[in-house]
Amino acid sequence: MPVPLGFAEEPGQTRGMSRVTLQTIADRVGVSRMTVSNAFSRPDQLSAELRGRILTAADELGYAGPDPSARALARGTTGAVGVLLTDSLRHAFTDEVATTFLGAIADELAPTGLALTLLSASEQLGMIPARDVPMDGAVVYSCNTQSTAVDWLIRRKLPLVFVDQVAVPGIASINIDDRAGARAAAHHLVDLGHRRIDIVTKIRTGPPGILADPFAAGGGHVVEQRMLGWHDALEAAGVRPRVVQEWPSDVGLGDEAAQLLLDSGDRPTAVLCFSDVIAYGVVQAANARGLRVPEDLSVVGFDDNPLARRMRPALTTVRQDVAAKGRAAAAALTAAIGRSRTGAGTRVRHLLLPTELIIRDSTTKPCALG
Amino acid sequence: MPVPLGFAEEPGQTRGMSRVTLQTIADRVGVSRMTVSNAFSRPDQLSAELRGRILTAADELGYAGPDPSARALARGTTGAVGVLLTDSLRHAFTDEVATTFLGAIADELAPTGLALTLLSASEQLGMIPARDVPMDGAVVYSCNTQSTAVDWLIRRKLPLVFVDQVAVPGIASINIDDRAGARAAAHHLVDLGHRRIDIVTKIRTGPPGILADPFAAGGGHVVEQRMLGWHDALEAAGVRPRVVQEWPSDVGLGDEAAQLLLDSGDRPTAVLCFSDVIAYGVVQAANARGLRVPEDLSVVGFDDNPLARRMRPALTTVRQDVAAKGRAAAAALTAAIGRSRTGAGTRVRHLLLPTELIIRDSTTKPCALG
DNA sequence: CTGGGGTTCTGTATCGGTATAGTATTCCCC
DNA sequence: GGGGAATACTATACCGATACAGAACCCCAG
Repeated sequence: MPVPLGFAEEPGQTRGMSRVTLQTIADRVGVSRMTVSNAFSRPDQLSAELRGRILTAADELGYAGPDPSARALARGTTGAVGVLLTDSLRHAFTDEVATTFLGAIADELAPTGLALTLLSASEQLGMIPARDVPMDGAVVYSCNTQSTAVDWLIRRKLPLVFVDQVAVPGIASINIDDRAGARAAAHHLVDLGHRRIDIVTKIRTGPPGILADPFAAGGGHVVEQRMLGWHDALEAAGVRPRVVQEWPSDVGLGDEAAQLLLDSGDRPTAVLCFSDVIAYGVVQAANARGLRVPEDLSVVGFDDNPLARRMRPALTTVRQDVAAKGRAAAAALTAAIGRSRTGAGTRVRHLLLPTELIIRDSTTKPCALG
Repeated sequence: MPVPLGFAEEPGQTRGMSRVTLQTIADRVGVSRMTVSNAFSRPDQLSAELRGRILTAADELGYAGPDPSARALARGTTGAVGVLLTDSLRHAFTDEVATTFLGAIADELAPTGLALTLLSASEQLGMIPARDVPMDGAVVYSCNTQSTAVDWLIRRKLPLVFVDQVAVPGIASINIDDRAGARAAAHHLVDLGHRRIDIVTKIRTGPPGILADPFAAGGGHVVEQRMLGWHDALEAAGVRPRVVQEWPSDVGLGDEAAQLLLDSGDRPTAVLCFSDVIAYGVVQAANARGLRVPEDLSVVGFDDNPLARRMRPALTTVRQDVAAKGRAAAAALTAAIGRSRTGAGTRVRHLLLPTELIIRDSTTKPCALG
């Protein structure tokens, strides 16, 4: 039944300017407050006739149903789950990998009726969403572990799922095989004959530029794993890559990074990139310098972002099933929530999804061997 | 200060298996519960020394800060705002217009520290997010007005902003000039000399196919306004379009719609589309039939989706500034929330953002006149 | 010595529900 | 006709905080 708009009455003016609550209705109908509560939340607990009268009275009074906050306090559930994102929420909507992931979560969550709350890990005005927003559980997505936001979630003892995060006992986690994927990518270049191979990774600390210690922690679990994977294959081939760090940006590669990478004397014949977005930037920068990809420079991405297929040349990359990751995360979260409600139950799982090298048109033999 | 992970203690086992609350800390430190509350929420209300002791004790007890649900009930604010979306939340992440809009909202909301809750208008398991999820206000985005979800929001007397919705007194609204935009699009085709022009609109009711009464309500405000705009220009030119309704889908045009539109005897020379996504489908369907765009068929979209620029031929379309719409919506929402907190204040605003015809390569003179 | 004005902390009354145990009443069946 | 179980509703006790009006204390001017 469509609810009447009710602009006739001034807001909150119904009798003595106090709000309509269960008690208001109870008084009106002449029953206890509890019975009114049941009329809304447990229809089987009272006669249909009385329930009808109560609902009618509630309607007349402009009651909008049990107050969600009060109900949340009394019941201990809110009907919403969070997704904690590293920095700006904007990223959640602009990055195609993120949208795929979140879309899959949304899909998987749809039948549960849970709402999805996007939480920024950054603090504003003394408000820390991870600490202050009511929710029944959360997915931690690609957050620097150093973020205190994650710690707040843990302290709250919320059911959690870590995604792209180092696995922690007691907390479900979903990861992809970053290391194997990176290894395959590097191996591919080595197999093609490349020996001058550089790496462009996501920025971790300090300005864009060459990284003194590629293995220093701080870039997050994914950065570290991919770094390990690349080195696995490169070291075996005796290749010592330079590692340049750069912001992923959809306009291209930063000047500093591009110069360091492409304008130096010993320009690489191939570049391994942390993401397809970064790879896109590298290709742009190369083209801007008159270098052809892949003839003059082979480029490998990571993720198999839709962008990788759209690019010209189509990007060789490491595919991860982001949608599957999202679905798994949502499933793990609902499982964790169920677990926390019913006491113990199934054990928490740590999932590792496979990765796969997709060879397209951005890689070929190095020039000298052509 | 980074919070210690605290896996050492079993969850909830700290003393008698009861949860740590303000009272627990108060007892431990030997102060009143209120003072502990102040230590967290109003630091200026107690001495720094005592506050330090309280915070330390809280830390030792593994307290995660005031319970958000309880605080929400007592304070009347939750720290999250909702966005009500028509059907599947998935749409929020797959449609580029939606992601642009939501990204802009997220950006504008960032400095306020509010979290963003995505709400599906559909009901699942007796849970209606619009009615049951705690929030401080909401943006209603492209929802069928017939949706009861909107009515729940209204009943809750939440601060609201309607986007792409018929304006209602007392509720802020953000719209674009759909009618003028559609009129310009149709005018463009008429100017080029087209007289056989059809329309493909979003589905409203019933199966895909030709719409008996294009002006019947039910497709939502935007559909109606654009329909009016197209007819403004077409009628003036004596053109009687057929109106085909179709699902926006990124794989192409549905078979039925495509057949009706392109395989009939009196095939149109131009098509006006409700969205760029639908226009994309029309172009695909035309190409599949060996028709060239724009030589054999001119196609006009709506929105200036990024897709429009990517398409070949680049799509002639009506541009709307989706990001501006998002920013305006967020600003209007925070204003509305402020208004509801401080009693009355500034008046609610009804914004109408301009639209602009962008002529690209998908439209030209009709063949016969070539 | 008195009293106004700050701090600092406390007591009490909500905030608006839900859970659980309990009381009538009715129904049913042997 | 009496015991046992439904059915329909109520009483009480939380859920975990915050608001607001004091109360105790200290400092300093008059």
